[in-house]
Amino acid sequence: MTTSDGAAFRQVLDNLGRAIIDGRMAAGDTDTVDAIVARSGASRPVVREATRVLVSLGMLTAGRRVGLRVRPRAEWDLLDPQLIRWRLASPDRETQLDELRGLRLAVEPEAARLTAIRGIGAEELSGIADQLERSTLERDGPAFLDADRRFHALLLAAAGNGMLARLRDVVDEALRERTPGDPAHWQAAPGDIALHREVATAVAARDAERAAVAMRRILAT
Amino acid sequence: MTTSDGAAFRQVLDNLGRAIIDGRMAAGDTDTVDAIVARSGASRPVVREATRVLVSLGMLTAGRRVGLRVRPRAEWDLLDPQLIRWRLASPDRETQLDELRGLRLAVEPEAARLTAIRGIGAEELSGIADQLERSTLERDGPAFLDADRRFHALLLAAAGNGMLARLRDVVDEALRERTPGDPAHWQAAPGDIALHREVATAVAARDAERAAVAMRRILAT
DNA sequence: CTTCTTGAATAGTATGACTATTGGAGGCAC
DNA sequence: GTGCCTCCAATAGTCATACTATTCAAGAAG
Repeated sequence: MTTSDGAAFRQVLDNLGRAIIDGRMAAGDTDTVDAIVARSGASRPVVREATRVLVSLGMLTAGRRVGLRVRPRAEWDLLDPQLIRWRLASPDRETQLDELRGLRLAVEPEAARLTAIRGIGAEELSGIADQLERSTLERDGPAFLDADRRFHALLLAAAGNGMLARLRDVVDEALRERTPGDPAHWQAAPGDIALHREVATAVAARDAERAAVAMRRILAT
Repeated sequence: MTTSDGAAFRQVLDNLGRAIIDGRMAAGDTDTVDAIVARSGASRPVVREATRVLVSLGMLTAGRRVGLRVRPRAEWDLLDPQLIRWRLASPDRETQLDELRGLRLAVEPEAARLTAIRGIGAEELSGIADQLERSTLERDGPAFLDADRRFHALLLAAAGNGMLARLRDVVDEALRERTPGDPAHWQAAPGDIALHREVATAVAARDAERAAVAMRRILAT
């Protein structure tokens, strides 16, 4: 296992990242490499590497004589999966989930439109819709969620836009958060499945508008 | 000036990033820290810090005994502004611009919709539309482009979604690429300005659908 | 042919020293 | 008093070196 490799680095990075995200280090606060070394017990190279990453994520600036300064939230790279994970494990959790929903509502209908225009992946989408139906009949929660994830991931990938495809990993962070076993879920499932099928058939028919509308309805649920 | 601070680190990071982006180091290729140290002339800590950042950007994996391995493109953090800049300076440039257009087409109409629902920023949007008109009358290209950037940035910020707001910096990379002075531009400007006004008034009227449609038409140009 | 052992390659970690930059304090001129 | 200049000290940046831990792969053993 890789449990203990790069552990020092990861832990320092994680601690700093979390401290900034949840406001224990607020925007404008300063700190120094040496202070972090002393606090964390890690060596200087490790701390420096961690701060470099945080600088690259827009969370810190580093200046001689000034030390490390926390940047305002507006400048953080909120689309980085690592940051999303930190936010999901912070008091910001609900906000992060809301924002992910908003982002999906913006991006996925358009991805469905593009995929329909390209007419790509219709068969796979239809196959995944079958799996959605099967897992519903069998009341197999994990299988349902997994199929759902693959459906949306495939759609984003098939749009032929690398940046949209990248959002797959971003929204995946949200989808991974869902837990199976909600009884109310199975009642809503039939309509949900029908909408997924609608997307698949619209893509097969290259009907961009229909695909986008159906996808929007899926996400509006 | 900060011209020469962190120069060693930045240069190593830039060289490696560019080499990966433009395929001189292809997916699956391996390299070692020591080799990079030898090639670049920089010290080990500097090279290590750069590789840490590239790992965090999803472009590299680091393993003992294996060294550094370039990850496939699908796993790169294509939404990171730094990566976008690298792509814009690579043979991938046109693809990157296309993808940015696609992303805007997905995100900005939805941002307009959300902003309209919240009814926020209508006055500022209207003011920027005025500036668009004024700069058109005066044939002031840079002023026009700047106002246009501020219009779209404000709209993304006003949607109240941090992740959407973050996309402002992402699309800004594209908007910065435009050059003023295209004569054909001024002929299209009146319609463009009218659409911007339409967005502003729709936001003021809290008419989400109208705002989204107008924004979509702006981007479809 | 398969499985285990062993070794070498390589990233990870640590330490210490030196350099360069820069913000601020204190002094100096006006 | 005010504003400018000088100098100093704090701090990140850079470098060299050594040691540790991990892991792949070759070779040995069965």
